Amino acid sequence: MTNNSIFIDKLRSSGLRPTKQRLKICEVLFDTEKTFHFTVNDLVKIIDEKMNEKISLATVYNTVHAFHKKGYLKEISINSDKSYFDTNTKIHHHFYDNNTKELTDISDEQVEKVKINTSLPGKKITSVEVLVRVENK
Amino acid sequence: MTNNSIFIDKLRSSGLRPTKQRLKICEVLFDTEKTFHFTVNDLVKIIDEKMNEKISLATVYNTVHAFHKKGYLKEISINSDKSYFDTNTKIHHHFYDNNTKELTDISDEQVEKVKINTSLPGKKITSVEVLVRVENK
DNA sequence: TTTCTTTTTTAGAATAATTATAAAGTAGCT
DNA sequence: AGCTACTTTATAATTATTCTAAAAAAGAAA
Repeated sequence: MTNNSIFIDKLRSSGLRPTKQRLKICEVLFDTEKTFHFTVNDLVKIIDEKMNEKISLATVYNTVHAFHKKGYLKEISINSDKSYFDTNTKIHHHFYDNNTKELTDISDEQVEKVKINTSLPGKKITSVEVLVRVENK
Repeated sequence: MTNNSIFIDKLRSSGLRPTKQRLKICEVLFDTEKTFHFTVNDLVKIIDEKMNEKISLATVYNTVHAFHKKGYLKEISINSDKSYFDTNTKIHHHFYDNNTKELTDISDEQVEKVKINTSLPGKKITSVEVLVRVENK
């Protein structure tokens, strides 16, 4: 089957009970080499159509938020009408295609380190991320 | 009074009729030296409380969208629960304070020009913007 | 295993931001 | 003034998300 035992450990170690639903969602999100972007709606569709499973909408929201809180997912703000999540939780940069509305990762080598010349008293920088918007020539 | 004639010209020249409501909103948004960030809700509140005017919610949305479309406003995506707009329409960078939830502009001098080493066939880059997240030390 | 406690799931209601609708009002002609 | 197209408006509709409270499942202990 799948490497569920890894997910079970992962969940347990972060204080989340490894329920059927959470494991199924782990499979969808983390059982692949590739990272990807999704909305809650996308996720529900995948579970429904590809996995032929029925997990209630509230549970999917709960789980996504729990995973986000534990650092297994990252939230991305591009459109303000929906929340996008990313299974790549490292600090990284994005392309956003204004025509296709597609969001893709930019590898670190493609962006030169961004230098910020400023100091905010009492504050520390937690991330510096670049959004490159592109459109058809 | 105010320099409404400037706004009237501005509106006319972009094919928008200079209505009472649009002029009032221009006053709020553009009658100041400073640029600023706001949500539609903020704007409604300002109109209501500071200007003692009543403009219907739908009109405020319409107007903000019209101004956005004409390039007088820029949309910013930070939180996905609300749309933020910025009267500073130039390409620029932002600080976002995770603690106070405040969004502030970073002046160009504070960020070194970001270089992107990539080419997307058939696409052109329309903007490169940096979001710097900070939090309490 | 049975029992108990706590966490989770769930369907459905509630909320919040935004968009759509369609009727009444206004602007800019002529 | 009268006509026509554009705007405003109140309200309904829609969409994403959160809340709620009851039922189900998990983990631990006897």
